[in-house]
Amino acid sequence: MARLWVVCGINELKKERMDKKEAEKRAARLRKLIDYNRTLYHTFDAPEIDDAAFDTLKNELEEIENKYPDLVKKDSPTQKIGGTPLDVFVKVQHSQPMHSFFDAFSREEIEQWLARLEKYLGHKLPQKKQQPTFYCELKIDGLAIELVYKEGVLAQASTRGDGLVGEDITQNVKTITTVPNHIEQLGAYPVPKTLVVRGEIFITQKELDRINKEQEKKGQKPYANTRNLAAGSMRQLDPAIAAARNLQSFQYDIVTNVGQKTHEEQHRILASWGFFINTHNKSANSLKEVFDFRDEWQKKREKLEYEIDGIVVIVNDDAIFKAAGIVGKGPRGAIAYKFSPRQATTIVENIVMQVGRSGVITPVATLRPVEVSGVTIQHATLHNFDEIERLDVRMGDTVIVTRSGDVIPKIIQVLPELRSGKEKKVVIPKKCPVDGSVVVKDGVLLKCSNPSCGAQNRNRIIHFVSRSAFGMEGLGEKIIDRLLDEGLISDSADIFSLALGDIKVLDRFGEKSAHNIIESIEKSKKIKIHSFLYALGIPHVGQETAKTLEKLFVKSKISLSINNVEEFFEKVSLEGLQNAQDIGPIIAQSIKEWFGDPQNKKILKKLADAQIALQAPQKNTKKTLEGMIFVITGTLSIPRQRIKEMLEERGAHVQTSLSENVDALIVGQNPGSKEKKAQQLGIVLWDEKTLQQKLKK
DNA sequence: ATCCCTCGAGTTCA
DNA sequence: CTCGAGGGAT
Repeated sequence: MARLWVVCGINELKKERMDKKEAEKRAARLRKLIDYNRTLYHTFDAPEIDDAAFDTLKNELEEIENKYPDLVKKDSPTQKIGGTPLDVFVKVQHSQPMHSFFDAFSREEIEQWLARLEKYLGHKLPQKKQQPTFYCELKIDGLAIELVYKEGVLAQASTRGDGLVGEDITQNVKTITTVPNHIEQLGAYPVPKTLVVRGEIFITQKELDRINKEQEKKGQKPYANTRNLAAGSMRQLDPAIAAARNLQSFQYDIVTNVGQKTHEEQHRILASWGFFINTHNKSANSLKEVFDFRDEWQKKREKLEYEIDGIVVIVNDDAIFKAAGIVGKGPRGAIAYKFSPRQATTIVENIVMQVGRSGVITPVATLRPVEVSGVTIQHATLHNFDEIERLDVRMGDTVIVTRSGDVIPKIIQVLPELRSGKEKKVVIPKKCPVDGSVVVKDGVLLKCSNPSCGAQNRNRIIHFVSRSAFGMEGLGEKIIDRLLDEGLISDSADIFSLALGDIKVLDRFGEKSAHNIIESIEKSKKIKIHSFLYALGIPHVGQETAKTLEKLFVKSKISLSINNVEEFFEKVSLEGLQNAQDIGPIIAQSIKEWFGDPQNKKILKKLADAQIALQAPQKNTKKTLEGMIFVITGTLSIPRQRIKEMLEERGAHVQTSLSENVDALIVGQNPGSKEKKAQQLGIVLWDEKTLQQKLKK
């Protein structure tokens, strides 16, 4: 994507490879930060940074330690499981250590894991027809527990603790309806006298929201996530509190030997005794099936009521799993394959300045590429200089990034603990980084004061040809840049005087593609009045206000031509404009100023000469949805813009944000956060079918 | 003067 | 999608 990246007089940070000394220092800082957060996480259930971001820090430390094995310290957080138990609860010694899993973040790491495992075993994993090779489970983000049953009665429940010694939480676990207090033989498998099983306690997102609302009312701190809530609930001294929270549990492991042959069978046995097991779990015959399972759930994770952060892949054959043994904190025969995290840490390599069509100077962070929610992030806007100050983000900083609404990259936090001292603060520009003009402050925004600034002009042209304006297909940013470079155009109206030969002059343009562009320009000359007004790029006039202006002009009954439109808006009084809906003094002033500007008059003159054919709005459709207000979310089979038009033709209004006034939310595939909000507000949901029916009437 | 709602503008990646 | 700010209601 061609963009105007302008470095604002700051040297780009050198991306030299970290030498060992630096790696050592970095590792030390990472360990300190990781240890600090780990204590908060495991012992107090109150992390300062998100679990997913925490994972990426841990991962970075592991990478350094792998590269320089002699830097590995015995007490490194990469070598430890969990935290230290608190003193409040009775300690419980586990009959066998409760391990955690090693993490993998890519297919490659899974392949390496399998290769390591097979090398250790000295043979390939058997591919038996009747018995799958792997078992895949959803990795629920909760609290691992161990349950001990004596004569079929729940006798003790404990947390993992440090893996060897946990805490007795029997009273609290007994309140969980999905943990059976009694079990009995329902199928082929007899219940042993003493039975030890393991599983996970968790809580749904919905329940978290509900409890956090209560916490807020009581003036208490909300829980950061479902895992902390689940863990916090188990640490309550009064079991009534745990009982009032709708906790859930799945079991996934039988520690006692009851003759189980495979992990898959363990789940069948658990179910036969009346335990709750996760029915989404699935066996896999090959790594390909493992990858498919993971990819499927990476997409579907939002649909689950509970939080999962990956899958666990286990060697299905119990004998082989046992033979593979334990190394460090986890078994060799299993691995956690984490999803692409919703949050990750990365490094701000640079902060560059962009100048938009209205002259606004926007600082944008260039990031070391990192995967977040399935895509690689390289840039994140910082919006304005107040935001930089608020975050205190500097070039070279390690930051936590996410994608707001799972789409737009966003820096949410700086980790100052990881600073080396070489970070550089951003210098607030005194001059426009593109043309050196004076910079003026407008609210929180900085603006380049020169309307003919190259960046402003370029972005105005891009706006002019964009879909909701003139909608010239095939004319993208790159081509606009080339046309400007070659001096073939200098403003938006010049596009209409381009000839076939002009475009063929450009590099890599043949007869055919040049012809297509000319045709697309020609086609765009038929344009609705509001699209035309929007294309002009009048400050404060977006698609909505452009429609208001269209109505205003149509009402005047003046015959339709660019000259008349120009004259109308030049002569109309400020009061006349302000009488219209949603136009106040500031917007009115802005419109008058635009039409009075000699530079803009020149453009209008050129456009008039170019035989632009303005189209009056048609009003033959019946206003079946008169006065209704809609919001659209998700992907529909037709473009949103079209749906919006269809609804508006019928007298409805379509807006982007939800409020109580909205009559219905139109929901497509993969809806965003709006669906939830609409349900909270009690707004009617329409799927595409419903919409079609309503449109037919 | 103050709140709420809506619009404009800027932004990312596949 | 989010932020900031304009417009309008109160």
